[in-house]
Amino acid sequence: MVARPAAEVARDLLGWRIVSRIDGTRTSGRIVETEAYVGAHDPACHGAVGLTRRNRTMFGPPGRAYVYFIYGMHWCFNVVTGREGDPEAVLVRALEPLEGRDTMVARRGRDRDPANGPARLCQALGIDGAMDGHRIDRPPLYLEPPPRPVSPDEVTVSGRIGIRKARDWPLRFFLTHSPHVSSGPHVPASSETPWRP
DNA sequence: TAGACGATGACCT
DNA sequence: GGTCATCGTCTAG
Repeated sequence: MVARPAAEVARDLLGWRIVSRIDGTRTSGRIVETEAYVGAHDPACHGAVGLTRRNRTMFGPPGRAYVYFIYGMHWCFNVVTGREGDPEAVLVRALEPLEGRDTMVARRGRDRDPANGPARLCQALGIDGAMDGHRIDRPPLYLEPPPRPVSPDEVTVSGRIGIRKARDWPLRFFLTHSPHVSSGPHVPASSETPWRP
C-alpha cells in the first residue's frame, strides 16, 4: 500500500469490505464510518506523544493494522496510512454486517446491530491485539474494494467522537443514510482545516 | 513503582 | 443524560 494522507484514506475507505477469517470463521462487513488521525501534529493522535511501545505500529509502514487496547476492556482497529516514521492512521468505527452475521452476534453476545462502534466491530470480527501489525492485504484479515466507489454526496463529514483534543476537526466520515453508523454524539466540524499545512 | 488516564460500551434513570 | 466497569500504558518521582 502506498502512503497517503489519513484524511483522504478515511474518506475513500467508506464502502470497502473488511473480511476476517480469524478463528477459521469468515465474517465480513462494509465500512460505513471512519475517523482520521493525521500525524504527530494532531493532538488527538496516539503518535503525537512520539514513538512508544504501544503505538510503534503507527510509526511503521502503511497498509498495516494498528490494534490497541483501550479503557481496560476494548480493542480498536486502525489502518496505518502514513510513511514509516509518520504516524497517520484511520480508525474504523462502524460496519454494516455482510457475511457471518450469526457469528458476529454470537461473539458479541447481544445486539441486532453487532458492529456499530469501534470496539463492537473488533469483537464481532474477532480482532484483538494479535492482529496488531498485520498486513491488511492478506488473510486472516484483509480489505476488499467496493463494487462501485462511494460518491461524495453519500458522505457526511463531522468532528470526531470520544476525544477531548481537536474534537471539532472535520475528520470523521460516515455514509449519510446508513443505519449502521455508531451512535456517538454529533460533533459539528469546524470550518477550519487545521490539519493542512 | 504508584497513580492517572483513556479514539468505549453497558446499564440505569 | 449520567455513571461506572476495568486494565494496559505512560509518566513522574
